[in-house]
Amino acid sequence: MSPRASVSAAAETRSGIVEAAVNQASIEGLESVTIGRLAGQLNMSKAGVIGPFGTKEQIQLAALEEAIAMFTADVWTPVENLEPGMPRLEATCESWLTHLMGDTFPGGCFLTQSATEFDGRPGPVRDRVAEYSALWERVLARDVKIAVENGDLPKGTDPAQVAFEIGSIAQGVNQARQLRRQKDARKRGQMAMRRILCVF
Amino acid sequence: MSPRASVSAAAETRSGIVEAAVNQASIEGLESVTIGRLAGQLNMSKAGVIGPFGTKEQIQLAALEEAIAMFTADVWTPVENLEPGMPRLEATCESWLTHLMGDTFPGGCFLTQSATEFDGRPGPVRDRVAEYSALWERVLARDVKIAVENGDLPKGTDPAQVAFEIGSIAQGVNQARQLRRQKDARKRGQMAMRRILCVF
DNA sequence: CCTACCGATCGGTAGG
DNA sequence: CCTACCGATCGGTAGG
Repeated sequence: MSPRASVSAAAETRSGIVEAAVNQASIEGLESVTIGRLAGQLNMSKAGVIGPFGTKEQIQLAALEEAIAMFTADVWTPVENLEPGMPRLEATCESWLTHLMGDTFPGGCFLTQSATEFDGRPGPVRDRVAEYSALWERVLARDVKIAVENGDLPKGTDPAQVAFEIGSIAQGVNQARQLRRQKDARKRGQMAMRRILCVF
Repeated sequence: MSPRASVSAAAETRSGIVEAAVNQASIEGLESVTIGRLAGQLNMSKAGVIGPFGTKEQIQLAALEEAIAMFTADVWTPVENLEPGMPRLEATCESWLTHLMGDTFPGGCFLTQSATEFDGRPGPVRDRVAEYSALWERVLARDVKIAVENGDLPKGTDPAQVAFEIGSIAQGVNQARQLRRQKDARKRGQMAMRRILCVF
């Protein structure tokens, strides 16, 4: 094999491990990902699984980054070129609800899961989850601010407050769907988000 | 020792184990509770820890029941004799926020933690979490219904929708406090709940 | 409630 | 990427 082929083969191996880790973590949590089970699932040795990463924590971090990329692709990418402000904000809520009701992650919202799992476990995984949570809230707040400036939301509206409320509703939708298996989870979320955005 | 004394001693042993399990689970999750760590923490043998319960799952269920009792004592008991409808509903929101900002559970809301941890793990723990989540939402919805009947909330308001929104905000407050360490978590939640309850 | 023990699995390493 | 292995820990049991 040429060096080029072996580099790309290594990248494929790595991404296969990450994909399997994302799926395991989505259902049982990032802490429940084990090297042995990944190896069994991928028909590899444990040494082959841990090799490209070094430690289990690095596998967790790689899975988290992949999950963030998948969330971004589902929720943000489809709307990023829409008109900033209320139009893009409403579209973001819709794509977020679609993401939450879809099957990107078999076990439900990866970030919500990781947030509760790691909020009491100091370390780089926790830090990264908190960072992305803050980043995503800023993305929402930015469009809220523009919507206020355009007069689409009442003067004096606090963008961070609205972003907080929308994010909370997303967590509620996730719980309604994943824990309670409520068929009206999307509608509940949609009504709540519309009320927050004064769309009636 | 008389039989009576030994019965009460057994009950004390059991409740000590449950208390330690609640604390471990609050920080790291119910799945991360291990018999060996409980034994070490309580200066007991593993056999002594598992004995009163039989299996780890029974310890998890006992810890969950205790956590539910603690939640109820914090949030519901102080308000249950208030006037049904809007007065009790507002007081419930306040006691809930106080609970979320307090130190009853060192790792944050036990129910939210257990919900994300077990929503993808079939079994009695998951079932009990879902049951209590549904029960608590009905408790909220009951006062919403009365508030609507009394004219304290707009005609046509869907009690289940309002209960869903309040519960979602509670999840948001928990994440803001536990993951993001936001100092304004309580105020964010309070503003959101007041808006949901049309209190302005 | 204890000691002593079971097989299984954990994260990870040595050496190739 | 593999085999073979390390010490630690897992849930749980036998026997007292």
